[in-house]
Amino acid sequence: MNKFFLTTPIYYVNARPHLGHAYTSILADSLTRLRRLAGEEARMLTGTDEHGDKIVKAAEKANMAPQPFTDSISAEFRAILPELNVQNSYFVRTTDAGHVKAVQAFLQKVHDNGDIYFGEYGGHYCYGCERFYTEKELENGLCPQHLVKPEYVSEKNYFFRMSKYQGWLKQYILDNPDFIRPERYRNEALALLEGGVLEDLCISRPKSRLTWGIDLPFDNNYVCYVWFDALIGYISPLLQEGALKDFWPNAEHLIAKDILKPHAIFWPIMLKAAGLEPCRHLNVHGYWLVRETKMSKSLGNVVDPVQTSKVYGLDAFRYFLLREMHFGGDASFSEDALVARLNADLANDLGNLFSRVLSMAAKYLGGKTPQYNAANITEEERKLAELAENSFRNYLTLCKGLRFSAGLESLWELVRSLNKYVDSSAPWALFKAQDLARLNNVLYTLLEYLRKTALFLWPVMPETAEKMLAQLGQPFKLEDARLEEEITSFGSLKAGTALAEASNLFPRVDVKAEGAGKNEDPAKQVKEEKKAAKKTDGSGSQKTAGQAAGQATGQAASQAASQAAGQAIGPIDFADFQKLDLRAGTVTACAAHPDADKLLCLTVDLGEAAPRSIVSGIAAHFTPESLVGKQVIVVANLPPRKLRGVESQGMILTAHKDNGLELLSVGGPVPPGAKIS
RNA sequence: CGCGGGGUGGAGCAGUUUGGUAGCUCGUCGGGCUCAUAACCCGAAGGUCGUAGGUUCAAAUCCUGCCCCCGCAACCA
Repeated sequence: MNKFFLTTPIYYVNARPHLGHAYTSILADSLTRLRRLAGEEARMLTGTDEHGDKIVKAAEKANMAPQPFTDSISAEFRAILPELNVQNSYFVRTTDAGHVKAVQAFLQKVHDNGDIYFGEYGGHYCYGCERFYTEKELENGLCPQHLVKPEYVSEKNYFFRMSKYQGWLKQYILDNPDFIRPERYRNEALALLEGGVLEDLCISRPKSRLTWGIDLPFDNNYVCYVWFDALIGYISPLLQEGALKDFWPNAEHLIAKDILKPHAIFWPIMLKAAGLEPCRHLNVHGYWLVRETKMSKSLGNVVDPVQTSKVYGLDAFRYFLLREMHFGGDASFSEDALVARLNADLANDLGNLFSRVLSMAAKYLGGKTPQYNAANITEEERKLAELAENSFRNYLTLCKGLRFSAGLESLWELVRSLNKYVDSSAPWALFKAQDLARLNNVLYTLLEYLRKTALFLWPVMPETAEKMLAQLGQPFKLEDARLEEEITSFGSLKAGTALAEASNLFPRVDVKAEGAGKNEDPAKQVKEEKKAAKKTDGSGSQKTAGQAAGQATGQAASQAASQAAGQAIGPIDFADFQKLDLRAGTVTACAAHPDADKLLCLTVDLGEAAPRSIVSGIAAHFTPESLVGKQVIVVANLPPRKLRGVESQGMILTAHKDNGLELLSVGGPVPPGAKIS
């Protein structure tokens, strides 16, 4: 049995899971399922990356020690997998004892091979940031964050001889044109290698600076650099069970474009230095851009994958993600786009096709699979067979290469053709004319292609596929699937098998539903969503609850168009409102931020001892001069925060319109600092 | 010159590697069907492929310049 191994990135636990994580995991799941359906032994690995100073900082911020902190976030990542119907074979944590051992063995081996050396590194170290800056990053010799002169610190560290393998890697990428795909990322990787001499990688951190990491096996005064540790997570579970040589040659990674360098450069060289081959493919996908402007001042535009999948259905969500993003490129996410796909592709094309076929079978055939007579095949059916064969074959090839969007498009050519075929062969007319021989053949043809379509669709929409197959009287059994044969075969349905009488796989989401009559659905959905938010929100974080509410808003708003966008955020207590200290203030000065083109620095008189310095992201909409003298509404009790180096002691309120912003102000002159309530 | 992506009928995209009749989905308009989830099927309108030049028998596609959008880079308080 052919073996296949696929990894998602090992997600860094300094942030909660979001749409991007969900997408990568679902994509990985679909590819793994596809391989399994094709009869391969396919395993999928995901997990969490938990070391490094960023984690220590994130934990401090959450008032927790690193271990319980990473435990909790890692658990969140693990918990969304079943919610998304992602079947992983491994969930590796870089804090697992087995992983730690594997990393140390790996380090020792590379060390023994002479590719790790002890050297001195000097640089500009900022104690505030706890990091080194390169000359280039400094601004006028100062730390851009703290505006202090960093100290020149030299530190002894261990280095990995990456430079030694630069030529080898370049040649490897040239010799294996599909190692990194799609091509644009291969080019980018080559550009990284051609940009000059690759620097040796500093792979240690002295414990004086960082203890949250894996001890170097040859010097316990140091811990391992987090990337070096994390990448080994892809193989440490295989190493532990001695399965590496079975699975590694056919292994593939799946990553987003932001982590190309470690995967395309560090990792292959690390493997080479340890005497291992690179994996078969490094697959790189783009980003999800979330609708509305990224710089929307107040709306959280983080899409919560689990909430969205609950509102629209998990399979529709999975389908949308895979159909909408062209492999390698960026794609944009919006509920409108999701609804459009759901209605057009799933409800109208596939769902309705399935429904009309089952309904005709019930009416004309008593709900039983008819007898098929191959001798009576028509020219149209011959062409349909040809089209189906191409469609399935392309689908398989494209999806195996991660091009699910193109693959699904190809499969939908068949779905659309089946709808055409229903029309052109008009079974209702055949029934009227009592041409039962033709009628049987037509409906059998439709049922058989629907069965195949369901089967091929299983990797992307497992629940739907299983439901369809059950309704066709063909319960899904993974081990019985013969995907390669299904491309060309025809006729496996047995006459007389009972069929479901009706089906409604994907109810249409009616955006134009008027508020008056039938609006029970939206209300129900919103309610359900809130319930769901409560359930998954283990930590009780306000942020998550807020996001869920925001999304319910979008849903309700699109359902009942009369409602204004921001209106429907759930009710809050009056006491919560009273927590806001809103004041009217007068802008006494305003200038562009010295180092940011989207920010303005305002000086606002609130009638206090000293005027406030407020930074606001409105430079795209207002000139500094136009604001001086204006009275504005200020949220006065937000904690101060630095924005690009300048402290902001409040927030200016604005109203959002389609093409810009309007400043909130007062109806007539008021003394600075006037209380707003 | 920080890195990267992009400009193709009203919207969203494919096509650019390997030059040769401009394609898909949605939307609009007209028609058909009545099995179906107001769905499905057929037809039509609508594009000087950002711009200026170059190469060529031939350019969305190759080359050069320019313009404009967008994402990221510790720029939403």
